[in-house]
Parts: sequence; C-alpha cells; structure tokens
Amino acid sequence: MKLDTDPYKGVRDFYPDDKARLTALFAIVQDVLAKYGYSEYDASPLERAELYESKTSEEIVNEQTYTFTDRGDRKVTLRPEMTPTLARMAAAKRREIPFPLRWYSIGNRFRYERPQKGRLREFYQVDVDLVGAPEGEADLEVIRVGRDVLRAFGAGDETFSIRINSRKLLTAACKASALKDEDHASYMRLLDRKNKMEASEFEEKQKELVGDGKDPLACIDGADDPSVKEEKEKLETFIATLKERGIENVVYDPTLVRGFDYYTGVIFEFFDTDPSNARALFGGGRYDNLLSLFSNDEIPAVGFAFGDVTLQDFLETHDLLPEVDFSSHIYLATPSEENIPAAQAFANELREQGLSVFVNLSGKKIGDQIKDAEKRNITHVIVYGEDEAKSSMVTLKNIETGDELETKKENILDLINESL
RNA sequence: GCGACCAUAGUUUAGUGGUAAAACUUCGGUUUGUGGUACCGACAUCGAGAGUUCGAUUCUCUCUGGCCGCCCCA
Repeated sequence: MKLDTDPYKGVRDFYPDDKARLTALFAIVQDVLAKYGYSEYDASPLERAELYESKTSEEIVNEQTYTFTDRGDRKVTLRPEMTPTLARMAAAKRREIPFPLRWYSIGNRFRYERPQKGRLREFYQVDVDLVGAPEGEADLEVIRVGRDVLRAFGAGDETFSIRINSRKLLTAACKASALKDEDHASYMRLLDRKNKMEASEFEEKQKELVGDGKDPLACIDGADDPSVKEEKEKLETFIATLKERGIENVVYDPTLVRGFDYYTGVIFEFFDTDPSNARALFGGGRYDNLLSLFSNDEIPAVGFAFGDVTLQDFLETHDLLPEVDFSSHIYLATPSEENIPAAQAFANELREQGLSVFVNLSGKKIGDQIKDAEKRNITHVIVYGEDEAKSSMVTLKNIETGDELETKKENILDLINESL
C-alpha cells in the first residue's frame, strides 16, 4: 500500500501555477495597501489557546479550532483568524511604536470545519487594520481601502455592494425593545440569518424571543428611544459621508451582525452582487475593546479581512482573474550534452542582464527540446551548440510565429523586450 | 457537529456478477542541429476494509475522501 498523494482533508497543495496565481493576486492587493501606507507584519500560526477564549465567537473557539496540548502541557491553537494576534502584537509595543498603526498581514488561517464551496480548513487571508484611531475617519479610510482593492482587480461598483450596520445601534435597539438582556446574543444570531429564511419564519422566531412587546427592528425604525436615535443618526451620517466621498455602492443593512463578539461599532461586509456567488467577500468593523485585554490602555481599532478562496470565487464569477505568466523568457536548447556547460555560461550572461533563462539538460534531439519549450510556454528558443559558442551571433527562434532571427548575442535583451 | 449525493488510469468519462474501455495529459519511440499534425508503445491490485457469492470493480455494511445544504464563516 503506497501513501496517499492527496493533501490532508480540506487543505490545498499549491502547484507552481496555483502558487503563481495566488502570489499575483496578493501582489495586486499589496500594491493598493502600500499606497495607503499600510505595512506588512506577520506572526506564527501557533498561538496560546487562551488568546481566543474570551473574545472570538464561542462557536469558533469550541468547535472550529485546531487546538492541542504540546509536550509541555501548554494548550496551543492554530490561529483561526489574525485579529487577536494583531491586538496582542500592537498591545505589546504600545509604548514603543507610533500610533495609529496601519498594518496588514497575509497568511494562512485554520478552522476545523466541514469543507465546502468557498470554505476550507486552511485558507489564506489578508487582514487590514488601522489601530489607534477613534471611529470616524479611520473607518471611512478602511472601507475605501477595501473598495480600492476590488477596483484594482477591475471590479466595478456594480459587482459588489458594501453593507453597513452598527453594533452600537443594534445594542441600543435591543435595550430599547422588550428583549431581555440575556437574549441579545440570540436575537443577533437570529437577525444574522433573517435573509436566509421566510419572512413568516423570522416573525415567529422573533416573537419567541420578544413576545408581544416591541422588537429591536421596530425600535430602529421608530427611533423614539434617544440612544437608538443617536446611533441611527450617526450611522446615517457615516453612510452619507461615504457617498459624498464617491463610494456610492453602500447600503444600510439592519440584519448585518458579523460573527465575532469583539466588534463594538461600525460593522461592514462587501457582498458579491452576482446571485450565483451571493456571499460576503470582505468583512470587518470596529473593535475598540480588544486591545484592553492586554493592557489598561484603551486602544481603538478598525479593520477587515478577506480570504483568498472567496476573492478568487468573486474574480472568477466576474471574469476578472488576472492572467499569470511566470515562464522563462528564453529556452536554451543544447544539441548534445557536451554543449551544456557552454550553454549554462551563456545563460548566466543573459541572466546578468535580467532575463530568465531555461537551460535544457536532457541532451535529447533538438526537435524534442523545442516541443518541450512549447509545453513550458517559453516562446523564445536559442539552439546553443559548438557553432554558437564560438560565434558572436546566435539564432533566436520565436516558436509561436516560427520566425528565426540571427542576431548578435548582446542584442538579445532588446529583442526580448520588444516582443513582450 | 447534522443531512443528501458521489467515488473506475494523472484528468474527464464508458462499462460488466466471471479481474476493465475511450479521449485528453504525461513519459518513451518513429535512426542522429529545429517543434506544433500523424503513427506506435507505456501507465488502473475499478478509494480502503469487511460481508454475501463458486466468483465482485459491479450487491450490502463500515470507514476514508470529494461535493453540496444546514450550522458557522472568509
């Protein structure tokens, strides 16, 4: 019985093509983030389990983490998300580095779940956070960054909508309603699922929690309660400001809740407008209390994250996946094995000039080598044998067009650049 | 964690209670410095284990994996 070549359940192998695509995707993202002055940080995927125990959602911690005990009896968790790590790192250096921080991180996250469409046990995620700035401009900026990331891929405003809500508003509405304090969390969970169920089913379940009294959504609509009114107006102003600044595809969504317990203010999701991929692409919000887990200093923060799987699903749905070509510029074919050292030396000269060169090491027939170049998507071939080693001239063959061009060795760079 | 469906070469699929076909891919070849076509050849203990049977890839069960829905979420 041979070993299985499949990767572990719910995780992926990244073959060169896949890896190149992922890298290309993130390069586009990083480019946008750099323009906003965000710098990259990273950390180990291993964290103390306690980091997640108080503030992440209960279900994620209890049922969806990879948690184990190490040889020193420490409880260890493979990070299911990055925000607690970011909070830990930011809190640790709060007296050393200038705030606010504009930080991002790209890395893998682990969740022990049943894999299915757009959901795996290991996925890559970009986390973008602005730490140390109060609500207002920071929140506006972060949403704009998200919008610009999608724009950088060529996604128009019609391909996604930005759903916005406020945890403060939800909390105020829950308090103003007939809801009991201990039922706030269950109500929010119900609200989160509202769009997935029939209106009648929602009414029924809402009634179970609220009874005949006023429900939170009605409180928001009526806005008679002063704190509901205040939060509602703040949210309306926030949305209006986004629109004034050119972000038009924003919509208030009273049922948006978000799963993580640590959110305290504005929450948002970038949602694919295509019905075939109806899901959240980016999700985030303000979490002003998370850093106080680590210190007495209050450090407000806002941020969002998105996964590689959902991003690729989105780009595919809208036909926006960038073309990736990572093949070499030039293929050096060698008529016999004796020519290989000379070909390598010539390849090195070309590499010095910045070209990427593939040298054939097989010593097979030239015809086979050209076939090989074709399979590898390398369009330019130079047969490099004794004659070429002696001469200052070389023949550059374009295997797409079949054209051959005899040229001086030092002119190759220019010729390649022209054809690209 | 719950439920549905699926599981034959690297891939996509045929097929049968008596040990399996095809296309494409990959690799090798069609005699030695120039390819894309054509031709020949190689590559499957039919996901794993158990049961029924004279005999199972084909039927049953269990497991594993995939895929999808729920839950949750990116």
